Amino acid sequence: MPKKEINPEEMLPLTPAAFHVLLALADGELHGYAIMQEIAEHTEGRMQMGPGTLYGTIKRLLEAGLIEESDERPDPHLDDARRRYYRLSGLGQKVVRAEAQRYADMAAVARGKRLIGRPA
Amino acid sequence: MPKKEINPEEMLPLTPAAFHVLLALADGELHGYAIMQEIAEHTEGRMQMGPGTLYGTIKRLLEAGLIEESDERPDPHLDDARRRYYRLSGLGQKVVRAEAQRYADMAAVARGKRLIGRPA
DNA sequence: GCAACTATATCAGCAACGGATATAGTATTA
DNA sequence: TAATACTATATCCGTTGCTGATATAGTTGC
Repeated sequence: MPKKEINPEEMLPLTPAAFHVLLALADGELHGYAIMQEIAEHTEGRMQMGPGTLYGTIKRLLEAGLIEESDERPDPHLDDARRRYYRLSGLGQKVVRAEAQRYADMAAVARGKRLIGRPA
Repeated sequence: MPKKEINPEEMLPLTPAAFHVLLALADGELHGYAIMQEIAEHTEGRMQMGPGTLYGTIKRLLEAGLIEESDERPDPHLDDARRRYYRLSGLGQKVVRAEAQRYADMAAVARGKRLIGRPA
């Protein structure tokens, strides 16, 4: 049979925490702590994710097959050995795209109802 | 003192269920069952909210002061007496705007990461 | 009169968030 | 080199909230 036939749309909506983690991993693999920082950055400090939420969310995303742990290490002598790196799986890619589109669609509905203005 | 000083942004993020309900009420008051239908409509059937989620969410939104029950009835002899109508409170207006903006901001971040295309 | 739909309400089980706590390695700087 | 702040991961538990099932009953259409 050709690939697994999981429909990404059936996994939506994601929890905000899960979406932020996947979004943080969209440009490449990161370790847990860096994910926290990336989230604080792309939300301009408005979302501060604590370790409880972060590592719980990572665990659930691994179980759901949306992310994978990576074995590759960038320059071992430059890197902190405690770090564990994660990347999006193929399914994770599709799901984060679908969820991002859902966000855009909801924003469009809100625009139709004159709650917010045109995007920059 | 001048008004209550609750910062709407501190109430974010809303749960998807709560956001959908507030969004449904954005163009005017509706009763519970009509909220369900409006949600199914503005998500093109992708989100089907059952009664458990709906009435639980309404209860929490009332307690949080984001919506209010309305006493006004449109034409009593045309209306179903069982219906209970709800509308956004002043705070609810601000919160739904802020959350809609957060959705738009997240969509913009996703666009920056090339996950989705330009809005229609 | 019957069926399908409208309408609200509650309950129990489960998933997830969030804060606290723990542990310890790494980097900075005095 | 000692102290301090930061980096990094992990787990626990209380609270919240979603979800599906169940209940009840009025309304509409055939």
